Amino acid sequence: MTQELLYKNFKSKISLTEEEFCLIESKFEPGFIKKKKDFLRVGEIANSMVFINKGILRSYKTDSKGNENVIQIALEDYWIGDLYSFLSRTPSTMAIEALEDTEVLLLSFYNLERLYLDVPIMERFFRKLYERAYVTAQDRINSTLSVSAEQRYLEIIKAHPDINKRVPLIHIASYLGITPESLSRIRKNI
Amino acid sequence: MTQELLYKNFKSKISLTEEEFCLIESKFEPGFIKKKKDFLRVGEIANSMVFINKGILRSYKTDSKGNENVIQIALEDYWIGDLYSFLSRTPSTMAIEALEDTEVLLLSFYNLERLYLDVPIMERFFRKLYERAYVTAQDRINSTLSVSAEQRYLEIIKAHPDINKRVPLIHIASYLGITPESLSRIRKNI
DNA sequence: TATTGTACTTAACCTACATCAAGACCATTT
DNA sequence: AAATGGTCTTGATGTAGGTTAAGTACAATA
Repeated sequence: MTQELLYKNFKSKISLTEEEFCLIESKFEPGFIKKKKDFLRVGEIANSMVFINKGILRSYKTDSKGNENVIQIALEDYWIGDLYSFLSRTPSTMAIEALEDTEVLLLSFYNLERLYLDVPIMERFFRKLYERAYVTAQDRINSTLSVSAEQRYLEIIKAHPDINKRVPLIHIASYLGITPESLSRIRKNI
Repeated sequence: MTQELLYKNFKSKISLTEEEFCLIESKFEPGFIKKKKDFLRVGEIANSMVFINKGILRSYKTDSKGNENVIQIALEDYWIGDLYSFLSRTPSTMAIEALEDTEVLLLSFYNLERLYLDVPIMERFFRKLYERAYVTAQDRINSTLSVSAEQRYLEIIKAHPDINKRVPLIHIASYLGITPESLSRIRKNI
């Protein structure tokens, strides 16, 4: 077993033996994305689920006016991907880009389907992963609708005190649904 | 087999025999919520996943200023619940209320845990259900951040042309994250 | 029939954040 | 050292939607 962080990630949701994990681990491929490089471009089919070992990725969509909207900012120990494209095998509508040099572990659609058949507990793992992701997304919807941008910003820096050192303001602003100018003014007023 | 709609709902995500379904079905309990009555109140532990056979439920949170924020409006063939409370066995922070006389099928925490053990394919069903729910929630986040309230309203009435007859404007407005006054103005301008 | 309550609308004014435009700061390349 | 480019800030002005406060319309009950 060489992927400690991935092992820890699995163990946080399901119990499994080291042998089981070794089989799971063998289906992942390591990958590396250099800072500012795209991992996924709009129009490509998302072939893999991405687990981040080190670094930061952001997923974003570009709207009709050309504005980028950050969907997710994913750090170490997070999963990211264009899930809709991955599941439906259709061209992605979001792009994924590295904000730092990033080391990932990739689980392809084919390998995941095999794992679901060979290691039934994988169903449980992803069931729990998506349960949690769904709860988190609903929380974000709620706070987007009822909490001011300033409050939401304060919550982010509370949860990730080093975020300002690692993620440019423009992407944090976009994640919050405001302009970089507005976030800059919010910072000034704190 | 008596629950046709539930059967159809399962078949849309997994393949299963009528016998398997009968075992699943037996774990659900029918329920009825009269219009304007609460199914779940803040502070209660969400004991069940709710499948709607007929009627409409809305889930909502009340913020610090006393404003209600609609999280979800669920029609026939939808699932709803306070998933966080249900999973963590902690008091709910959202309430669920009937907008029409509503017939539901309830799956208790205990019965669901039993089903996960007795009918392994249930893991797959809920894995797929939450995958889809997560994609939908991400879509809603994206459109809340990048699309005007008017556009989002137009999308809702396109997807659910009868929504205005069944759901009071105040709740649609809240779902959109705007005031009833604003939605009224938007309607006038269409 | 009168009365109450619920749903919705309209209008005047207000605020959070957007837009546009300019400039400051700092790291990287030439 | 100068030039380039990315990142962030600041200011003036614009706008979508909020707030407050009246309404109107109509269904449900007395």
